[in-house]
Amino acid sequence: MAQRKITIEDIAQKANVSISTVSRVLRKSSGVRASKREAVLQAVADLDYRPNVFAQSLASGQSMTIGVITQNFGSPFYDGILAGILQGLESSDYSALFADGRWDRVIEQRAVETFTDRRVDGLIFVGGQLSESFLAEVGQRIPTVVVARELASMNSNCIFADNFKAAYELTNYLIEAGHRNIAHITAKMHYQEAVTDVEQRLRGYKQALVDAGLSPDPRLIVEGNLQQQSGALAIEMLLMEKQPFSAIFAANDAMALGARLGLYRRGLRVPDDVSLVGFDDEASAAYMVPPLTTVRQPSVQMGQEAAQAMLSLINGELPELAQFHGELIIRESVARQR
Amino acid sequence: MAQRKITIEDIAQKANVSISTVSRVLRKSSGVRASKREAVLQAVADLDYRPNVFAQSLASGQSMTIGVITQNFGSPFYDGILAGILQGLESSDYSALFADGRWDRVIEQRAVETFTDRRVDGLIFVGGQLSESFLAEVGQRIPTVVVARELASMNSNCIFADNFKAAYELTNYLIEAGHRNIAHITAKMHYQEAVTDVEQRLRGYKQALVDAGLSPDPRLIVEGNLQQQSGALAIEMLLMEKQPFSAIFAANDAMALGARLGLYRRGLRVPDDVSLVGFDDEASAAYMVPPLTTVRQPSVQMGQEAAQAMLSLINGELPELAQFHGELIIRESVARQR
DNA sequence: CTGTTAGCGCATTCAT
DNA sequence: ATGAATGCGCTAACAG
Repeated sequence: MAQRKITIEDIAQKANVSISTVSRVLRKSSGVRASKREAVLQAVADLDYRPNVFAQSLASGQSMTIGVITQNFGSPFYDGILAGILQGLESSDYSALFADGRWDRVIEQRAVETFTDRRVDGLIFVGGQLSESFLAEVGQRIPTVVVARELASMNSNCIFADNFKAAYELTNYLIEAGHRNIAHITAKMHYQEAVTDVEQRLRGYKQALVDAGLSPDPRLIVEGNLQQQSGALAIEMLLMEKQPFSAIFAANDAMALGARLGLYRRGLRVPDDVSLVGFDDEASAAYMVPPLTTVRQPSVQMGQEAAQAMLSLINGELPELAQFHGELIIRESVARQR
Repeated sequence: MAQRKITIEDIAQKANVSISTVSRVLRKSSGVRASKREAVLQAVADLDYRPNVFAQSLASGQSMTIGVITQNFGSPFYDGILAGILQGLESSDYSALFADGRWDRVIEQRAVETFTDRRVDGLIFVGGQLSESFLAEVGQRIPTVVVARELASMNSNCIFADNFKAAYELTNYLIEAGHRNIAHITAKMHYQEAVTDVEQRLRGYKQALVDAGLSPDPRLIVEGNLQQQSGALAIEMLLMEKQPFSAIFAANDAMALGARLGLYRRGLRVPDDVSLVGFDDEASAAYMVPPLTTVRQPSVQMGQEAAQAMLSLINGELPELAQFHGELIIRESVARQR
């Protein structure tokens, strides 16, 4: 399909060496006399040679690619992770292949198969819905790293921020602003076999209340599904409880956005009547009216760490993982109470 | 890396046929006796055989993949297109490879190279920043279709909605609501060699005004960069002009979102003081306060059409492209004037 | 219809 | 250090 295909043989000829020598300098393997090396490099440049990845992979058994399965490009959080992964891989000889799970378990599963068929040398999951047991099984036969998700059984290859702590601090911020009745919009995830980030957020919220001498009120904890719409619904549910609250902590920004609309529909002003905080620092959070107080995770670094971990794994080493924590982003959606 | 690799030879043996017969039934090419075919299929199932894509591609010269270069997963518009592409490809033997251009020309360019190295059989650009001339050049040596972008020189492989018409209707909607002074936030694109969608939007806006006996006022047309932040800036610029306006048409939802915040900062209410409309129907548009009137493009269908066109192109045919148009989504961000 | 054979382009022993 | 030879797994003529 492309222009007349030039192969390793063409440059071998042009450089007056054998194809194995060419292969050697290209693969940077064993030593080659400088003069020959340069001749080869020159020929490569002159002929604009592009190695055939299929032949390479077929012969070597390695694809030199790592598959990245993500759920939602477009959000700064995930974008940051991807950027980090790309950066982290840049110095290596591996390149990334992407697939979008679209928050759909089936699609995600298929992506794994596609990547398996493509013989990727490693798999990085960014978030995702796949069960922990499945991931563990995959990790058995191929180097696997999971980012932005906390899995009990795979702690050595999980990169995530301390959601508990961030949620704790966020809740504390509300408490210190004078709020006593703080509602929480959580979510039940599919992959609930293990402790999820959302669940950690819930725990942090509860612990902060307890530590402040307040007791979590089940009537102030409602469940959404992480989608925006469920945030609006959550407001209705909360209002129905008739349990007063002056602040709401939504487990993610999307639900906070929905909650914002729900409050608007009910004529409740933010933050005058109700304070609102989210989690993730999505792009739209800063442009909400009023801008949303939330938590930002160091996504780029997390992505780099993931790439690093993957490289270690492929190298047969046990990755040494850093600790990450979220940063409180204070904006105008919170008012002092009383 | 995977479990003991089973090859075409293994199943040939197990099915008591030659490897070429196996290849034949797998490739669905020439006829094979039913009994043998079934034996092969059985063996394939029993051994859970996965063809080695590298060997396939190396031998056939085709990768059976088409590369999709996109800019922003996460927005419903692009998500819809991707979903459509995937659907459209499903019935074929081609599978998609994705790369995220991240609205960065350099990254996008690199993605093209990566795909070229991967010997993709086709290239689909979803939006993008690459110049028309470059795309034309690429299209010369590999089947290329461009979605969500209007290119003068590649009309036969461009899939896009009629932005002019939609903008015209949207502006008309404002006019019919009694607005006379309608501001517009447009944007200058990098690839401005040709008529862009954003420019079409601007034209539709102007034409609607003219047709209504109003004359477009340059002071009411400001320029952003499609990012949210520039929407807020645009408000400042408009206010500085001291030219009164009762409605704003932002060329995309992101800028509308920014404008919303800018208005809020200036104490201007939406829609009481100023009506606001956007374009694209992003997820957050429906959750703005108040929800944003905007235009939705039939993205899924456009994606399917793109896949269809690609298949035709690969087949050496000239694709027959359908016409698409945007749908006005009326929400609460517009009030009657006077 | 079906089996045999020759590459696809490159990595990799194995000699030298 | 370097060339020759072998094979990765599969497709595509080529013969029967």
